[in-house]
Amino acid sequence: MRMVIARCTVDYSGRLGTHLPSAVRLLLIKADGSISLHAEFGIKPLNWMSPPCTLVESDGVWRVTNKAGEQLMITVEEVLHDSSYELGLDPGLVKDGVEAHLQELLAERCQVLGDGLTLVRREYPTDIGPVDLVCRDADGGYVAVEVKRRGEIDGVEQLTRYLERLGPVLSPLRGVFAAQELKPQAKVLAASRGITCVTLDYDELRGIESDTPRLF
Amino acid sequence: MRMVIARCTVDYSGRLGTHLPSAVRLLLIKADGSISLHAEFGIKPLNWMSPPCTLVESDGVWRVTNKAGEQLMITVEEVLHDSSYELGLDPGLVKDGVEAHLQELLAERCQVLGDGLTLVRREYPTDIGPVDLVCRDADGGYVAVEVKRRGEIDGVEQLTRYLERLGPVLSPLRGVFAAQELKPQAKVLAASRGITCVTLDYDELRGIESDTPRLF
DNA sequence: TTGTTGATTTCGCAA
DNA sequence: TTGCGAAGTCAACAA
Repeated sequence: MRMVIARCTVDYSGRLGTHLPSAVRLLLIKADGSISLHAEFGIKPLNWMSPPCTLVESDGVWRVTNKAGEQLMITVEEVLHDSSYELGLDPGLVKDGVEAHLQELLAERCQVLGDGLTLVRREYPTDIGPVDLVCRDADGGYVAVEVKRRGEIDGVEQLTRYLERLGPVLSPLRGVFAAQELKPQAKVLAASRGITCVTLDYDELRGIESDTPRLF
Repeated sequence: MRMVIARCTVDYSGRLGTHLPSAVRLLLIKADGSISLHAEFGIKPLNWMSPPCTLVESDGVWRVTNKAGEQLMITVEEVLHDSSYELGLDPGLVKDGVEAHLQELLAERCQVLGDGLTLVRREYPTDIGPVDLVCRDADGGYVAVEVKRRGEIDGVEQLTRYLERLGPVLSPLRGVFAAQELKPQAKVLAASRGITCVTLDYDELRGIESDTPRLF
């Protein structure tokens, strides 16, 4: 990890073109060859080059290129700081509460998606990709379920494609779109296609019953 | 801009929960209060907190919180480097070649989308969002145009929805899907729905005629 | 290698 | 403030 504070101008040419006028910025060069330029504001870097890429430094001009032909040219005018550290391999981030989790919990409690639902299987395969959950309802009908953290229009389209594919195979079949948040447009599109929307409560799914024991 | 190299553990609790075991990392604290933790690999930070947020340092434990109640807790075990620099305000990134540009250029030159096309309007409003361009062809028919940098399957779905909405209003109506790059799957889906695909050449759109004057 | 999907997506614009 | 769509989206995983 090399950290350089320098006054510089930057030009990027690749998927689009960008230019950065002269200013003082942080240049971060990592062990994998990646480089990012940071200003005093914002989480995202102003410019960057993802690995794998190669950096060639020559006479105050840094040229970073990758295989796709994208190029970052940094003209360094003045260096205020330059230091390097060996950080070693990071053990990595442990996550809890993403979509895979929701699907897991729903598989165990599909009744929150509708009374009398029972699980047929998770990741039900089709030739255009797996359906998150397939269940059966009390009347023996099939239910294809798409699970999302944020329910947007794309998710409804995705479920619609699955329903078209599975309709001839599993009959009768209906769709349920389940998400922690549901965008209004997604609700409208789902309704117009006869798809039921369900809003999920993550804490409730994990089992709020243990937090609020009912004695009566 | 404060740069700290330190051995630390990190816990985030907010939209999800995460944990980082002890390791040496770069902690980047910017003037806007934002903080990000970087490992030796990858462009994206391992953990971060976007501004606005507040940092409270007490006895080797850094607590960063925001208004939404998200919290980042950093337990600093050993500091290897700690320095600060004033970078000042950055003049900012100048971009060239994004979708808005394409749409602008196409509005002026819709004939590249088909002979005899004339513009009706940009951002033609519908109740499910604006259509990039609406044109009329030489026969008086309407043409709905979706413009993308990268033409993928989602864009075809989007245009299809617009066509369904506008069909009853503008008649006769057909669709054109225009992009700098067209994925094969997008072409297939478009063809199956009677949508014409057009590959755009950005340089040509900007006006190659000035570079190659024709005397004959 | 290519494609698909999720993401603490982030970011900007408009209503 | 909220909602919606674009992004040099990034990154992980499957085919």
